[in-house]
Amino acid sequence: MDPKVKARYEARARIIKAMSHPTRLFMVDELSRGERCVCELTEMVGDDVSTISKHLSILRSAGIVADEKRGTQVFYSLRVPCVLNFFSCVESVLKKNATEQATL
Amino acid sequence: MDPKVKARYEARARIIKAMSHPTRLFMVDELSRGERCVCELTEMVGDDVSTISKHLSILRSAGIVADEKRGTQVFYSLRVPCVLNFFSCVESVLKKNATEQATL
DNA sequence: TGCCTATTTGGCAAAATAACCAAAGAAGTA
DNA sequence: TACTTCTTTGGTTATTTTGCCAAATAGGCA
Repeated sequence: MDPKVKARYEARARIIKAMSHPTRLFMVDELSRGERCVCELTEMVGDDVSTISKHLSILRSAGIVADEKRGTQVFYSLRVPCVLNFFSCVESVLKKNATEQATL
Repeated sequence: MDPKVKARYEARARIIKAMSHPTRLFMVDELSRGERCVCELTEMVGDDVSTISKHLSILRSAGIVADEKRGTQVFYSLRVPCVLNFFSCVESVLKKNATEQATL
């Protein structure tokens, strides 16, 4: 594959990869309902704060979420709402897979 | 996170993860223009056939592509075209990131 | 059957991820 | 300044992912 083309797909894959973890997917979903601080997300997910912080850092690096510090808290928000469109497609894949499974 | 909810996000993440590799992303894009056999995709990507085959197997397991054997060749096709919607969103993220970068 | 082409599978080593703990930073308050 | 809370960073280990080679499998044809 041409290096230029390859770089293009690598850049794209990086964005999608940022979404490809259950916890990060959950957080994106949650942020679709409004900004949340790290402590809130940590509470909801139930993992160590450092783990949550690293996941958020991955989403931020990809440009999917934005962070804003207010006092001692950091609030994250969805920077690119279109990623929510992923969900409906993913659901349809899961549904189709389930249907296929049922007809075997 | 509740186990049931967690399982839900894991299932979703599995689908997205299947898309989160440059080669697989390229192949999905290529398949949007019609079915392709493994040999064609291998030729386009330039990796070892076994590597391509494994990538395709990941996409198939996720339910994103379908395979059909005809003679000695195996043709892959897009089973769920909605994944193509990912591209436009990803492009907008990249564009937004680039814009942000420029204004620093 | 034997041979050729196309594809998948097994196995391995390197690289990337993930999750935790501990420690460091940053901001507010006494 | 000292203390507390919230968050990020560093470091470690376990797990997963990648990509190649070699070998196995499958189909078509002489």
